[in-house]
Amino acid sequence: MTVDDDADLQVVMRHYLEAEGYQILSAHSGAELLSKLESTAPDIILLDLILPDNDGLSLLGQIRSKCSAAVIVVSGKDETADRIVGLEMGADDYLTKPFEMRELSARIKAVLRRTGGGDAPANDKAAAGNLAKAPRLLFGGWVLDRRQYQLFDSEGKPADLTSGEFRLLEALVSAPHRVLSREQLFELTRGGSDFDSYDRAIDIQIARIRKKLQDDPKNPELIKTVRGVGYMFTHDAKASE
Amino acid sequence: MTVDDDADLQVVMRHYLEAEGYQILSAHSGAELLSKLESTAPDIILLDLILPDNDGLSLLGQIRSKCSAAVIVVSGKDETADRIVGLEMGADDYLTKPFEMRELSARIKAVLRRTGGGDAPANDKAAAGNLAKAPRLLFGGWVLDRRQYQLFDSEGKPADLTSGEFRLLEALVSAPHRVLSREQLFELTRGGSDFDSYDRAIDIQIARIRKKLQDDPKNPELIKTVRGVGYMFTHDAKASE
DNA sequence: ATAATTTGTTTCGTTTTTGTAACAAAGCGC
DNA sequence: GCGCTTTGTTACAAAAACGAAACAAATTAT
Repeated sequence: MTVDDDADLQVVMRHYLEAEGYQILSAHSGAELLSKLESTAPDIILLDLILPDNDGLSLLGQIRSKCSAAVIVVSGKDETADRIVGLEMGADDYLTKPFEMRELSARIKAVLRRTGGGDAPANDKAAAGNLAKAPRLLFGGWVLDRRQYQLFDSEGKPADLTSGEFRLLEALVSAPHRVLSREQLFELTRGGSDFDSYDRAIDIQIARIRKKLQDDPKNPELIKTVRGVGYMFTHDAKASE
Repeated sequence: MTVDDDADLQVVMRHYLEAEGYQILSAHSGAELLSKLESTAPDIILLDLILPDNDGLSLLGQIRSKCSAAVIVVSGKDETADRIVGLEMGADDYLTKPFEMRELSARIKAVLRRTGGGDAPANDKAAAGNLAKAPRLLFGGWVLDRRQYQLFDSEGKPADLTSGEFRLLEALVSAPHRVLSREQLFELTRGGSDFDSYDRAIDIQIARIRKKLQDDPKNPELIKTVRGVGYMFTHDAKASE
């Protein structure tokens, strides 16, 4: 996917890369790019940092939260500082205009070689990214609302979670189908490193959450105990506004 | 590993990168580099194309045949043609002297990010590296899911492995076609060093896993006993998301 | 300062996992 | 084929882990 407001360059790049066998999608603005990322998962993105509607670097961050495509920044600015910041922000390579098509091609190949391009990332990863940030998470008839720091049932009635309980449930729901150890849960919800492996505090909080959600530990619909390891949220969760 | 005949640059790079936490090996010629690759497996090689005894580009080919370390070419020549050829010959990135250490650092990080740097030495180990980290391992109709800490059959039904059984099977599947002694398996799954060579615990766990997977020790499809040594996972395994 | 709420600790019971011991079966060497 | 060693199986015991409840301590609200 090429993202550049210079239409001539886009045409040239498209022709050259298509002749090499690549399948090209184009976008002319950051908004168009982000919109296309909702429905497609490119292996690699060629990104111009100077776009009409977006600061390219913050766009880089947004791309990163939506997909794990490799990113080659294509820029008219040849300052070392820009190159460094771009790479530090997550770009996989940096190419300065004007450049030869053959160099672009070689860099694309080098990057894809290393990412095993074609492993279009993951709905999984993208989904996880969304879950980590969305204002609301929906699951099994419940709405976990980060803004209100509370969980609501299907009729909007609050489950009356304490802040500690909310944080613990949030951590689990944000990583559905993934076992989290008690230590991980401790650090996710409280930070610091005072976890003692004989500590039962997480277990107690889990029990309290289960009681409020009417989830039976023996036939769990939401929170499953993985004996000797920790707990896992078993239900699918959806991000929502 | 840094490969450069410029001793001053090597010292500067070493200090800078060591301060960032990297472990550095140095070589001052192609021959020295190739010799060191016989006994060590770096994650990344910083290679000057102008060496006293070797045409850097053909050296690149030799490196490629010996290990799968990422390679950043560091060169005093700033001609596009050289950059292109270097990348086409297999380099992962190309940096022109003089450069800022911060840019070098950013590029190293970008390359390692892509390669998952850390244990990518020999071809064999590269494959093992993938198996060691992938969220899912596929074999013989089974899916071993590290996130869920469980094994599932082709219909998605869990094999109900205990966490101990899961860890033991994970250790075996991560190193297919390799015999692991009981002591190795003990250490891989439990850590510590309380292994007693008369201990039968691993044998019992293997038996329990076999039973759940319906693998007959006399005609094993998955786990083979190597008498007097240990056990080996006999089936190919594939990494998956 | 007092009351209410939240969180942690402790104890006990239950369940699950793992280990032990004994015997059987398989493999290997002579 | 025999004897010895190693591994597999099974039943039971021991250990570990987790859920529930009660009480205590800490924190927050009035």
